[in-house]
Amino acid sequence: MDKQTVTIYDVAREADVSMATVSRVVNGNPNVKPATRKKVLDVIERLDYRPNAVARGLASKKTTTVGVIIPDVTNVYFSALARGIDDIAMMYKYNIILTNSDENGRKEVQVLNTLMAKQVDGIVFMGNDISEEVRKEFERSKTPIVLAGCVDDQGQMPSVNIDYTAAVEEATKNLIDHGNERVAFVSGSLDYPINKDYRLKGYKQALKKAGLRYDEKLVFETDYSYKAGQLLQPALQSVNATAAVIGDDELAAGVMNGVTDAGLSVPEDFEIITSNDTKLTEMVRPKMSSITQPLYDIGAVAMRLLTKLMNNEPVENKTVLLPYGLMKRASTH
Amino acid sequence: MDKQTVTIYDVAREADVSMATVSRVVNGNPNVKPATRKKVLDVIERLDYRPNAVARGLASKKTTTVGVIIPDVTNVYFSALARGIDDIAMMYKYNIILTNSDENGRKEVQVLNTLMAKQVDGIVFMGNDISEEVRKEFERSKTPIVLAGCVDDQGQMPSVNIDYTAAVEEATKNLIDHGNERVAFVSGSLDYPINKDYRLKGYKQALKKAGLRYDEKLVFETDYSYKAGQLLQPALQSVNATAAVIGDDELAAGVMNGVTDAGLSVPEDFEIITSNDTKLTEMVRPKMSSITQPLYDIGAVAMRLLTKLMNNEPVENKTVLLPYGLMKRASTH
DNA sequence: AATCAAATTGAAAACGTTTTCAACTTGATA
DNA sequence: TATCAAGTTGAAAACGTTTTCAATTTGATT
Repeated sequence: MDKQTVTIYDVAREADVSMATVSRVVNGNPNVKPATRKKVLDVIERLDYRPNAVARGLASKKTTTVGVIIPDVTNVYFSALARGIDDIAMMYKYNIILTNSDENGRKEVQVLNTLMAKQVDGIVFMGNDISEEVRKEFERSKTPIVLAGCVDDQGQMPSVNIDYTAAVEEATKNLIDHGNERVAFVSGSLDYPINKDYRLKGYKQALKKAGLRYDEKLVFETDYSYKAGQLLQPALQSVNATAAVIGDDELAAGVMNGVTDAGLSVPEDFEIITSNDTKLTEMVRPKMSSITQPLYDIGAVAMRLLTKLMNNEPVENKTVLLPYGLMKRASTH
Repeated sequence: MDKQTVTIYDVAREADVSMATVSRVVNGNPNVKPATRKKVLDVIERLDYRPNAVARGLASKKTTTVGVIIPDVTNVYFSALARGIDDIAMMYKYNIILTNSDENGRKEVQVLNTLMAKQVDGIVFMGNDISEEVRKEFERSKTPIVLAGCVDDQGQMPSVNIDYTAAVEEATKNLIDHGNERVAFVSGSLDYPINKDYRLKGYKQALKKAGLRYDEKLVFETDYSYKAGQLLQPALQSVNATAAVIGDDELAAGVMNGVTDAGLSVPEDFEIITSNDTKLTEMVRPKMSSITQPLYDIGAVAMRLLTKLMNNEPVENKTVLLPYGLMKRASTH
């Protein structure tokens, strides 16, 4: 073999033991005499034997690999989640395959199938939505799957999130408490359940509790991009919005820069609370107040949940809600 | 098998052909009669046969997987590179395994070995430095390896970069042409050849050509972080620096916010040119001028170079320098 | 020394696919 | 019809490791 020329057969022959014994040594099986073990380890070192993980995966039916599906690796929200996943995976001796889905339903199915073909032991799925095709694949999968930062409105999948409804309700309430009566809700696609059924719900609840009428003109649907945010200032002004709860940090940076570039002041003329508390909230000026999501922890807990599922360990709670907070910075009073 | 219960044996039996024929059909081998092919495809669809990529990898000695080593997935410089790699990999029917190295030499070796064990067909390595241990692993590897956004000062490895020396020279010249005589060089670790041997060299050349004396007090070594940049303002002021070429966008955002938070104006009191032209340069205020690196293209070209090496295609040029530019924004005159 | 139980080891099958080369089939030509 | 070349197919080995269960060894006890 041109990639890996020393096989278990070579080691066995040199050490004058069987392949089974070499395998036991390599895998830490206790049923090996210390002297035999030492002899084998010496040969392994001398020949620089490197076990072939592909062969091991086929024989043992475990690849110790976890597939992670990420919509966009350049988005810091998702990449911070991925860091949490990666670190816990490593702790439990798994490697991750990080695959871009581009938030494209077709590609999501494709990526899922690729990961399944590669016999990953489990999958962590990040995304904004679960399409019917993706859900079908989930249902037929024997490989455990956990959602991270992704809601399942049908409540079927194990998942780790924060309580987006309560978080947005609190952020909206904060702005209302500051005296804002025209609070905008700036969102990604309202086709996504996370936006329509969870975050918008929190927004509406805060309005209701404050005795404010819900005005759909204050709801803005975007593609989550900085550019889209930047272009929103005229529309926000035309509905007399004096504050906004915004669903993504880059989008919020766009809104904020659109507002300040237009000569208005944040927070004096317009208050902003964003949602992900990525490092961007500290880099822009003024610094942005944000719902605090423990991104790393969401990833970490999702991965831990997945290790439990993979090992058939008891799991008390398949839907985990982690704590959130509200970090006040300079974009609010 | 509990993960994948339909095997090639099941298909062969149902279709009344041999396993070899099923394999030929699955892999598009032309030596199959159309009628036989149709019969097999019908059975494949009926049984929903999913080939096991692990078994295929073992038998064919090709996994169609490429390992990508990334220092920090939350760093947009690297994640944009990764996008380019991923898209070209997909185009050539490869999947990538994206692995974090944390820019830690020991972990880099570990990650390399893991990827080799998983029999990846090739590796793209991103990092700031090639340690001796990593270089040893490169040398013993039979798997092709390409550097992306990483320089090899020994010139042994195939690599895709820009001409960092010329880029920094031009950026420094630009600041000098604006009348700055005290131009600072704000860098990552000077242990890294990319900083010490390439970028600093360009800085020195620009000074020399302008007849300015090199003053090492104008050279600042950091850990590349936003925080480190923010804290630099007093030191920059104490050496009377009026401008800076900065090696990373987050670092530059830190420097710039440190300067403006201290009450100075950019670019009036202090000019800044950063290096990576990530989207952050557009989000901060003032927008930052930057060396433009085609990050996506560096990744894409590196991946293309790797596909050539993996397929033993002729490669004219193992050291590829892509074009750079200078994007003037509001942090310079 | 004989017996027994526990520990250790090895042979061979298994994992699911690909590849090789001989055997077979088909179609064209004389 | 016989021959030949090209196309198609199948049996079995290969890939490198793990697992299973029988065989062997070892140590303790009587």
